[in-house]
Formats: sequence, C-alpha cells, structure tokens
Amino acid sequence: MDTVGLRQRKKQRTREALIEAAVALFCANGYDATTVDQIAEAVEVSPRTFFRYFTSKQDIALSLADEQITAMLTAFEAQPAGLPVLTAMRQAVVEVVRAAAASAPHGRMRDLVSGSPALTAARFERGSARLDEVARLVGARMGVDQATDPRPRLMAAVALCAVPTAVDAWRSAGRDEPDADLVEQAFDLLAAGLDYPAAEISEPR
Amino acid sequence: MDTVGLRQRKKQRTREALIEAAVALFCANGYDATTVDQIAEAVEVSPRTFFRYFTSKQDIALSLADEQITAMLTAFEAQPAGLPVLTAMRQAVVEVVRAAAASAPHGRMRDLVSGSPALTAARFERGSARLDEVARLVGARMGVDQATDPRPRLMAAVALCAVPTAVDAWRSAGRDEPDADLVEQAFDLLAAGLDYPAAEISEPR
DNA sequence: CGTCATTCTGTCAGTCAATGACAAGTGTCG
DNA sequence: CGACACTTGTCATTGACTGACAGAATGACG
Repeated sequence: MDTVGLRQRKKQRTREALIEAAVALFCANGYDATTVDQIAEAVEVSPRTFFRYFTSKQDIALSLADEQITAMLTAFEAQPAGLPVLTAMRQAVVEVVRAAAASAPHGRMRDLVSGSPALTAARFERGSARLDEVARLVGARMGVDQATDPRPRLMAAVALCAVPTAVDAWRSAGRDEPDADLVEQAFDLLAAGLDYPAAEISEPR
Repeated sequence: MDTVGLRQRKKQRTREALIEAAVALFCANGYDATTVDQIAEAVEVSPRTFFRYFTSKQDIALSLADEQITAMLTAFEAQPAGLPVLTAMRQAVVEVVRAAAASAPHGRMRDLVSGSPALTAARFERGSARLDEVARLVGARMGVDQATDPRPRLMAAVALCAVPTAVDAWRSAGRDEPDADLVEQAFDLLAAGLDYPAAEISEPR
C-alpha cells in the first residue's frame, strides 16, 4: 500500500500548510476579507488546487471544528460504562473544550467562528451532518436502538446544537467564564430539566 | 407619513412577487438550480434590484422561516400566564407548526429547507440571530432577568435549535408523522429530562 | 401645474467562490 | 527505463454579490 509513499506525505504537508495559512490569514484579516487566492498563494499552490483539498472556503475554516466533533465522539466512547448518558456526554464535551482552550489555533478559530454568522451557520451544518454518528453512540450506551427510540437523536441535537448555541449566547451577553465552565453549566441545567414554573406573582399594574 | 403611499405599496407588491416567484422556482427546479437572475426575470426587475429587497438568495428562501419565528413569539406571548414555561413554549411552537402545515408555500419550503444543507444552516443563523428576542420573552414569563439568569437563553437555544434539529433527524430517519406531533414529542422528552441511565446489563462478549 | 428633492431602479463593471476540461508534471511499480 | 496512475496548473465559465452612476418615478410644496 501507499501508507507512507512520498506522494501521500506531500499531500499531507500541503493540506496542513493550507490549514495553517488559512488560520493565520483568517485571524489577521478576518474570514470574509480573506480570499481563497490569498490562502493558495501563501502556500504557493494554484487556487484550483485549494479546491481539490477543501470543498469550500468554509470547509477549511471548519476542519478544526470537525476534529473536535471526532474528538468528542472518542471521548464519549471512552467514558465509564455505568455513567448516566447525559453525564457521559457532558464529560466528553468538557474534555474537548478544555483541550481546545489550551490550543492556540483552536482558540483563535473559536472566536472567528462565533464572530462570523456564516461560519456559525456552517458549524451547525457540520453538526447536523454528524448527528447520526453521535446518536448511534448515545443509543449504544443507553442500550436502545437509535432507529426506533427518538431519545438518542434528541440528545445528540442538544449536545451538538443547543449547548454551543447557549454558550455562544452567554458569551455574547458578557459572561467571561471559560468555555468549559459554561458547558458544564449548560449540562447541569439540562439535567435538572427545563420545566420551569411561570412567575407566581402577577405583575403590578 | 407615507404609510400608504403609492411608492410603499409598489415596493410591497414587488417584494411579495419576488417571494412568490422564488418559492415557485425553488419548488420546480430546486434551490441550487434556481438563479437569482431567473427570479428577477420572472418578476421583470433587474437582478440588481433583487439584492435591494433581499440581502442574499438565502435571505429570500428564509423569509418564510423568519415569519414563523415572529409568529412563534406572538403565540408564546399569548399563552396563559400561569403555564409552565416549557409548556407555553411547546404550545407556541406547535401552533406555528400546525399553521405552517396547512399553508401550501410553507409546507413546500419546509421540505426545501430540510433538503438543502445550505438552507438548513442558514435557518440556524436566523434562529441564533433572534435568540435574544426569544430569551427576553422567556425571561419575562419566568420572572427572571435574562441578562443574569442563563436559563432563558438555554431554553431559547433548545426551542430554536435542538427541537428543529431533532425533528429533521427524525424525519430523515423515516418517521412520517406530522411535524406538530414530532414537536410535541420533543418537548415531552425535554420536560421529562435528559438524564437517561446507561444500559444496565453489560453486553455479551 | 411646475419645480425640486427623495427614492427607486437599471446598467455597467468588477470581485470572489466554485467547477469542468484539458494539458503537463510527478510519483509508483513492474 | 517505461507504462501507468495520480496530482497539479491553466483556462474558461457560471453564479452570487457589490459599488458607482445615471435616469425615471414619486412625493412635497409653492
């Protein structure tokens, strides 16, 4: 096989160089102001080649986010078997977020993604695309069939969509705590249930 | 004032004609295969004018989704004051989804949106954009300050992101029930809490 | 009614993302 | 080395979107 062929190594290096250049340019000039041509030029490949490595400009911006979902899946599987599912999910997400906070490129990209509506939207697209994968693991851990039981998919939707959205919303509302803490809090609230009572006292008129 | 000026009425008519033409073309040929030029031509305006009414092609596709969020907010406010917040939210969403199911253009657009990843992502963008609005109403109903209490925003994120995502996932997994029923189920599950236990019996090896 | 300012629209030119087709270069393997 | 597959660059094209400018429609007012 060609596991370590020169050709493969070259491709891998090009791919990494493209990501590195893209992240640098995005951080320096912003996502929208960075053109594919600039990224390609920084790595000295043709713009056409860029699109042979990444299907779109969004694609490269979200390659890191993609890795995070994969990492989250791995972490989720690694959780002790007896753990309640939501707890296992929380641990997995927190682990990944902690690791990302310590990594410079991930940290910079997080701000970029939450700063650009287009990227925020694209991140959801990624999440939705991998929702089945997450649901499958959740179902396995619960010992139910994710094809017939709706709960695994619902939990996947919550983990992939509601939690990041809530964290983003909290951040933009001025909460400066580390992401991991906000994630913990989101899961705590979800575990406690959302069935809040209405205000008891009728407002003064 | 110019509340009913000829100019205003004309603009309104153009806007509606554009939406109508866009929906028709999207349904006939699909979202991606429909060009802005085609939409503009169908209404006999210049393509440039299209972008003076809608900021993007996605924008016009989601104008209906936008109306639904607004309708949901109205319905939420109209719920009886004593209702638990999650129940009120569920009623509001169900009402809107029911109404949409009865409306031909909304129904067709729903399939279009869930069929196109780009539109699904864009719908989230819309949702996130209005998350604060929703959170404010939720906070008001709970009698808490949405600036300091994280729960309203979390619930808004769940209602705007997790529920639609779960419903989409269920549909694509083959569940054919009416959307309203799926929404009810999602909220029921959320009200019951997500803290599912792990499977008790270790799998055979 | 005529004039002027405002607002809306069309035309034009241009940028950028993305894709198909073809040719030329580079790695792989017998 | 030489046939072959894979990768890349060049070229051309489409489609979304924007800025600038000119001209037409509209509304306000004397």
